[in-house]
Amino acid sequence: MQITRRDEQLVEWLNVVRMADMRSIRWAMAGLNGVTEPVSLRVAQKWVSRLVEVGLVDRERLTYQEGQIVWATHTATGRVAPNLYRQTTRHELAVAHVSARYLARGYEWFRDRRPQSLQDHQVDGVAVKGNLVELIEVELTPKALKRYQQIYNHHGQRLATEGVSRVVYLCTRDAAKTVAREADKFIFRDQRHRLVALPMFDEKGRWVGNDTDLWEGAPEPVESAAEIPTPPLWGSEVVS
DNA sequence: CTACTCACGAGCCAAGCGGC
DNA sequence: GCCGCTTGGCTCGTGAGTAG
Repeated sequence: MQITRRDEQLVEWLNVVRMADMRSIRWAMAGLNGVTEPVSLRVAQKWVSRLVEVGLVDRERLTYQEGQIVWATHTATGRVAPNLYRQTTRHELAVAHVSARYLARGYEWFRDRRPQSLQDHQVDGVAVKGNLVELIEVELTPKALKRYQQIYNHHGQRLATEGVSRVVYLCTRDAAKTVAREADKFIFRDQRHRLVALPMFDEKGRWVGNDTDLWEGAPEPVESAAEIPTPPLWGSEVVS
């Protein structure tokens, strides 16, 4: 069996997001195929079992209802397998799903840089397309209210000084309300429209939102390689 | 040009599990 | 037991690449 460029890219992507469910795999494969609609579930399953055979990815079925979780193996990445039983797993799977949908829209996906200081805030992901840079946060449960001011101050700085186009919060319905309300308080008025909070997930972390809400508000990218920010601004792990 | 192989995607079906 | 959901086995068709 031969490993194609797309196989490698998908394994790299899995390394960045750490783990993904089958829905996310379908979207990520679409992105690497250069199309905007997800590949069929069957195709994604075939791909996973092919790479399981050669030892590049592994998978586990947590419950029969939710399908299998896939990750890149130690052989592929040199990193130990993720622990699927942590409380953050649901959040990480949701981030992977958002990442996959951004890939399908032609974005590149990066991990954010590590926090430099206590005031620093690491977002869940950075999506880049041309000169567009979006900071992505996935919020399935609202944070403690007092944390928003500090985090938003940091977003404001990055909007003003780092060429960030938008800060996008993808939330549950409840979390979206909180995120938006706190943003009204703490984000400068001239920046406020560049932070969007969209109710895209249900309580179980499943994507139930309408895509057009996410993409319609997005500004059009200017394709100019010279303007694309490069690591180490975002971090060293890159997937295109 | 033809025949062959291979990867890939689609559709169908059976089987397993949890929830009701 | 039935329903809804998932996985995986099977077959078929298509397109790219290659050997003769």
